[in-house]
Amino acid sequence: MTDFDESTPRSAPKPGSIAARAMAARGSQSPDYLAGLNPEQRAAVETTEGPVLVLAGAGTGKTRVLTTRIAHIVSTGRAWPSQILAVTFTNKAAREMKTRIGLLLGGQVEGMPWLGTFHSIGVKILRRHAELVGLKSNFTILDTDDQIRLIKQLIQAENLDDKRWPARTFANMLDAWKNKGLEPANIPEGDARAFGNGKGRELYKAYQDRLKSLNACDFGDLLMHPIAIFRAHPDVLADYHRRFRYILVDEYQDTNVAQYLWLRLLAQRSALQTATGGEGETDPFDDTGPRAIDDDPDAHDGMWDDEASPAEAAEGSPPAGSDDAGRAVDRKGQPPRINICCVGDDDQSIYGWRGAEVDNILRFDKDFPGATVIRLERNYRSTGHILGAASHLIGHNEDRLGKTLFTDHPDPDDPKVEVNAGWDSEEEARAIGEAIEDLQRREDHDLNDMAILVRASFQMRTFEDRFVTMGLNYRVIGGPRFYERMEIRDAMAYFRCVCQPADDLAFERIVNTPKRGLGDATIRLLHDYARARGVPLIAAAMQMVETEELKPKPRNTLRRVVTDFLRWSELLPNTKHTELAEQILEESGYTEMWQNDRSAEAPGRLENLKELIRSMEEYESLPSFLEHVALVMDTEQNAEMDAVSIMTLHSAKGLEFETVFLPGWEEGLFPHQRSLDEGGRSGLEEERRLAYVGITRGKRRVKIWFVSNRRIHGLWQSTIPSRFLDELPEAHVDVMEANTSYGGYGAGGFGAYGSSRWDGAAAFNEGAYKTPGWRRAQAAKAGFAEGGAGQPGGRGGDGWSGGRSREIDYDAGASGARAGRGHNQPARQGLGLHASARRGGPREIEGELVAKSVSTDQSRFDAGDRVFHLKFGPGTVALVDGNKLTVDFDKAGQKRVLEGFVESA
DNA sequence: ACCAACTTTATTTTT
DNA sequence: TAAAGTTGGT
Repeated sequence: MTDFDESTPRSAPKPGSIAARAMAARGSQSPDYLAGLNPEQRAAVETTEGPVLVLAGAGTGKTRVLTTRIAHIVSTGRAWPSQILAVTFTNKAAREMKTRIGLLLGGQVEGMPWLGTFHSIGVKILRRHAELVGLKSNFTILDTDDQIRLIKQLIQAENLDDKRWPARTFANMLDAWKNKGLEPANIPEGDARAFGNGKGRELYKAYQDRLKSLNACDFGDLLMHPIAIFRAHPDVLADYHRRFRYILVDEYQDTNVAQYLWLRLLAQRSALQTATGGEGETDPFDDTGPRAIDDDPDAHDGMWDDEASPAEAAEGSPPAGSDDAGRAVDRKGQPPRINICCVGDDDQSIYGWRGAEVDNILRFDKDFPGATVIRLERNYRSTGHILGAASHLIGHNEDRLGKTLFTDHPDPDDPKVEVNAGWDSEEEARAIGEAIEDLQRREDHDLNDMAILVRASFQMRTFEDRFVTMGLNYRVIGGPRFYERMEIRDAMAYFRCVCQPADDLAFERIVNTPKRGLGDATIRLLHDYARARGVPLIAAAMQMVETEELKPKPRNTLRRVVTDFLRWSELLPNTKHTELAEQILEESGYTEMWQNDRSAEAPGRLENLKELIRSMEEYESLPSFLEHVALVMDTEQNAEMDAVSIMTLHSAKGLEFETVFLPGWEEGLFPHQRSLDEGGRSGLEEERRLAYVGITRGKRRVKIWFVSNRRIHGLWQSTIPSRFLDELPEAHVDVMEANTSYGGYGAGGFGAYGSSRWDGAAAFNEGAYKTPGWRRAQAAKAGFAEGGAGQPGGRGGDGWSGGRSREIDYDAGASGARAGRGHNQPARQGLGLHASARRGGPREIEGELVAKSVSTDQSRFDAGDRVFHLKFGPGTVALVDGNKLTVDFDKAGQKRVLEGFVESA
């Protein structure tokens, strides 16, 4: 592929300039930025008019199409950058688009003001029209923490038991409703009744009222409020209609109903035909609000200063070359066509559980009649084998539009997708660790180009443990984020109180942090006082300390707090914000609190606070910093050191790596049992898409693993291979045979069973004791006495620093030679290993150390019996509890196991 | 108001 | 198992 940077002229023609127009009119000679696009990509870029759906498979140049399209629109004079609405889901995606457009347009055009996440654009709109939904333009945005505390108060206010009705649960329900665009009046009756003794709807209303009185909104409201405004105020909506000549949406398959409604309103409802997708009487598409959104551009003008497109604004006459295809911008009075371009991939829709509606993308052409649908199937990322495997797998899904990825460069020498079997998760981690070192040593493979993608984050731990003992650099991506840390939130709460004296939630958070002796009782009184007078807590506190209503001790403490805040507020306008922030943390005693804390995390927290102040440098004021943080809960992280990435499949979407390891392909884990239970067939399909996303992250090598034993919730479960393995095409897959002995028993294994360890275990499950696998397992018994089931080194290294990832850095080359390197060879078998008869739920085979109660249920074993266990070998029964045995194993120590998994010996 | 013992509950995550 | 949340005692 040609690089943009090289093919793009140093300085793009100024939009609207003669040069730009000339360029647009050039016709046959295409501008440089189009060079290097394949025909489909080019069509996606050049079809600027009318609704367009670009189905962009993994690795087909989706972002390139989006950015080039914007550059095209701008440099052909179709619109100013400020007339283009471009929405993404994540800040990261928005950032990337901004930089890439900057490169394309040669930096001559100011950054696009309407390129951002749904939420950040939502805030922008809402700040403009806040009063239309009863807010002030300086409203605050609650984070989940505040939200939950607020809900808890409401639940208590309703005299409900806040244990029976957890605030968190209600927060989730709220989120789901708002994702669907449902206001209190529209929520399904069943939902309303399901919470708080049928008070669901009342609570929702009370919650919204409370937000309004706090001049606050939650994330969902950033979409809900604009929708409400657009519906109730056609004049406002019409302004946006005139402004946004082109709309672009990234990752359209991830849009939820609210986002869909929001987009549909902006893209002009009146031109849309049908509204499908809602279920039942609470159809979100058919509720309140003015339906007719007929544009009436003459009713109001002057809101935007640049309503004409560059071409129109260009001096002189109407744009030259009126034959110039599809100039969308009509004269005033005629509603423009819908120039909406949605880019997405139905096969990568993995956020259904979060409210995403794959349906949005599946029915695009019904929503936007006459839509042009363009498929991008030419993949520039992966080998033919990887694409073949991924395509075949995803072919098992029914709900899809259907695409098949292909590559122009199939190479017979490319490695096939590998499937490996392991005994348990520790062996899996060990073998993957060895494979990584192998690649590093033999192929000079950068660790940065390798990733381990897991289904659930608990799987990460085994890898961390293993890599720590190996001294292998790794990086965990995801997990707790910087701005979600307690100390950061506390500090932010202080800042919020200073900038927003009405921010009660922030105030409540820190009145007694550090501990000042202002307990529940005092706060309750303060609350009542504030409520009675209808003033914010800080204001109430100010008044209250002048009265006799509080006992002298808390009164004086509270007075101190209040005067502190007053002082800081006065300093706000004239003090450098970073200095003020430091001063606040210092004078409030917050820093001191952590300095006096003797716990292990305290130094890290202080470090994080420093980092917080440091990151404030980039902003010009405290308020602007707060605004940023509310929406961008993300910090950039250093990619400097060479390290293997460990992350979930979800967070891997959009990334690519030379080599990808996919462990844990077992029924119950992947596909996850819960998806199956709760989502049925569509749940399974989403899991399959997740598998597809995983495989398509790999550029050259994809190595899949499954194990026969995994510890879940502290219990060992016997597992069977994922059905997805059966769905891989033999032609593109190698089934590997583990041939390792791991340098002896001490390393944790107890000898090699060969390729069929897992099928031995599976056979065991089904009671089919006569299979070859079982016989091998029996044979292994004999050799067991010599072996041991010791554990490899323990967990160490907790010195990871802030940010949204933790990293462990070892000196390069610290990992010396180890005994027993693993060698994998293709097995003789094909993929027919996983007979469907072996499928079934995972079974519990072993448990915790000590039984809690002894029941009198009969068991075929008694204390003192000698038994044999497939994983732990021979042992003596110490305790019988129903069907659970506590066994002292000769080599593995005392374990609790289900009796079905031991044999009399 | 604070800490220790007990119980509960364990996907996926952005804004 | 292990982390988080809750209860009950000081």
